Amino acid sequence: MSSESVTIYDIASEAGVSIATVSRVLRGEANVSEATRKKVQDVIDRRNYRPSSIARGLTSKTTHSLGIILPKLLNPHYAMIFTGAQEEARKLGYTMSLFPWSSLDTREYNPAAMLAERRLDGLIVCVEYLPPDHDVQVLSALHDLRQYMPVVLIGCVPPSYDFPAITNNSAAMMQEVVRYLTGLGHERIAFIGGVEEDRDPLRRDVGYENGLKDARLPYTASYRIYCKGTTEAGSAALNQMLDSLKPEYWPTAVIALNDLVAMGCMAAARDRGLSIPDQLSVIGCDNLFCAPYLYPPLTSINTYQQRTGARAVQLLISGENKQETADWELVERASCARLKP
Amino acid sequence: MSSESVTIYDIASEAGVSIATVSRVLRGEANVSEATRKKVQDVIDRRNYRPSSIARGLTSKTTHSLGIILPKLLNPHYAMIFTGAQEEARKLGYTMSLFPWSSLDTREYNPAAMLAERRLDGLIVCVEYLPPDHDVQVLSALHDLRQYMPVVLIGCVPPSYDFPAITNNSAAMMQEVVRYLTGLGHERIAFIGGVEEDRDPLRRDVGYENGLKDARLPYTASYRIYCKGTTEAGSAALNQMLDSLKPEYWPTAVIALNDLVAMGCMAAARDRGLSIPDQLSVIGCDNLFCAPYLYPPLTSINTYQQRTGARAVQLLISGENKQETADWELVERASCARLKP
DNA sequence: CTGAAAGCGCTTACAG
DNA sequence: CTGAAAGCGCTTACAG
Repeated sequence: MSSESVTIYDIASEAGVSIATVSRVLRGEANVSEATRKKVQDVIDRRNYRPSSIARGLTSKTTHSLGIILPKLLNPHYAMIFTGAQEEARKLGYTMSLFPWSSLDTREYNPAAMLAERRLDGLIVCVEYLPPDHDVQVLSALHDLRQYMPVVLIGCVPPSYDFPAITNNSAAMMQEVVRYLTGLGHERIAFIGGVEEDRDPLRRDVGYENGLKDARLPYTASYRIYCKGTTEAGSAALNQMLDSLKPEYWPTAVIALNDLVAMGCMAAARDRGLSIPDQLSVIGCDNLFCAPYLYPPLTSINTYQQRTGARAVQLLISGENKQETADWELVERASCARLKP
Repeated sequence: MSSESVTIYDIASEAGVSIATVSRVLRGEANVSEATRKKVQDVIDRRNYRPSSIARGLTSKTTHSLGIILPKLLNPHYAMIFTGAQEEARKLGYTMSLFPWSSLDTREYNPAAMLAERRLDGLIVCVEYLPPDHDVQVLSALHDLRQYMPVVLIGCVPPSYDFPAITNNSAAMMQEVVRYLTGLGHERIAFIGGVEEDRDPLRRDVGYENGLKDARLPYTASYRIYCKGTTEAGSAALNQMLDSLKPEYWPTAVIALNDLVAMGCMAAARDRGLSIPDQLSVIGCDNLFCAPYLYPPLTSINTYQQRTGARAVQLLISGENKQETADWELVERASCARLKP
């Protein structure tokens, strides 16, 4: 157990040198004679001595540790981002700590204080759309944090945010998805999930409406339901939509905010005896590991999350203040089909 | 950006007091007059000052940060453990950092040095079965680490390990699963996944064989395939097994190491036109979020991962040196059915 | 109630 | 090549 740790003084006295010399062999500096280096290294090995990164950090003003804030790790989407970031950080000699979203939540406890105190070398924040009041508080917490460490954002970041970021151009993505479905002959296309709020130009709602316009289809409010990004919410939302419409007006295709919502929609449809994709096409987003194993395999959008995470780390380390757009690709599987006449 | 940070000296001089006094109001000590407290707090607020946890850690010998090592976060099983641990840590005033399994891998780079240097207040390690040579190295790395911080293990920990731990009694779990399947009339029961190695009494293989014995069924080597815990490995393993046997000897039920392997088996079965559960029952383990949404919904075992993660944090903080057993529960869904005569 | 001073375990010029 | 000393930003007795 962590008894009184051995310090650089112990090593120095045991080796009969000064602590400066121990420090030098520790950091592999050249200007140490081979004889003393060996003498010191032997003591280090024998005592299994590890210098305290705490003390080192005090002097060197750098901790070699990065942080990342995710809304929720239980959605594998975020686990992918984290994994990509962590692997890149490791390559560059940094460790990566994960903090819960509540670290930014000014509504409870003190906002980003704990984070600021940690003096990380940088922080990545995955942002989601939030209700406007909460959004304002988060933005302010981010600005405070920035006084202490560089911050890079990932996600649906409006260009107006003055942060380096990896942005999803959700509008373009969405427009393409609608084009894909209209190309399959669908005209009653629903969109389920997300937050109903003020509209920045990257938002999916904008892309959804533009996609409909491209195909000269009407925007039907009944086909747009907002809900949380969970399977349960997806099920409930689709049920609610179908209950509220005569069957001849039911959508023939539904776009889900993410794969979780899509899974919920598929389950709800199956429970009602609707066959997918024959009677209802479903498309998700995030291309979770389980998408190919659902029934039918779920068409989704690969957003290259691991690459995004890695890129965010690079931006953090390099200090470039730029906003990049993440790549994405529609992955066709069996859950979407041409509309039967 | 992290310009020259404001320090306790800045606050002290600006407020016209000593740094000791600033320190006192920072930590909310009682023996400060209301007047000076307010004076100091005003300066703190105005400068948005956050004391450095690095400097604080040097003095107080505690960092209030815990670590956890997971084999891979992309399996939601581990995301659940992490989430449970993180939430509990937060409640107790600690942060939780995630380190990759490679931190313990003596075969690359220096073993646990980076971890030891961090002077965490404690470390949780999720262990899996490993090839014996690797296992020995990991165990030695854990012992070295222990010199610097308390360690708690989660997973398949043999009682011979002298570590506090939350243990899975996999043997008992497995025996029960076999009982469940024989109760449904199955006699040709396959077990797919895991590492073929020396056998400690908690291992699933032991439970598998005991379960067969209980039902007076023969152990059939052809029904036991070892493979990694991934969907791809699960598919390949089942295909390999079926290819090697005449159809009349095919298993009627397969136990998968975890839900990922089970998903792979289900996909392989479907690709061969085998219907689940009519021609093949499948049971997984871990009860991943997607299990109810597969087709058919996957019978699995809930191992209460979040609770396990939280409990590990409690053991770490309390310093109790005990090994507890994690709860588990078989969750029946549609992927297992009574054998048709 | 408040301050001067020592100390936490390192690194980094500065001498020699 | 090596050591004495100052300093990193805090906390904690110890005086007063």
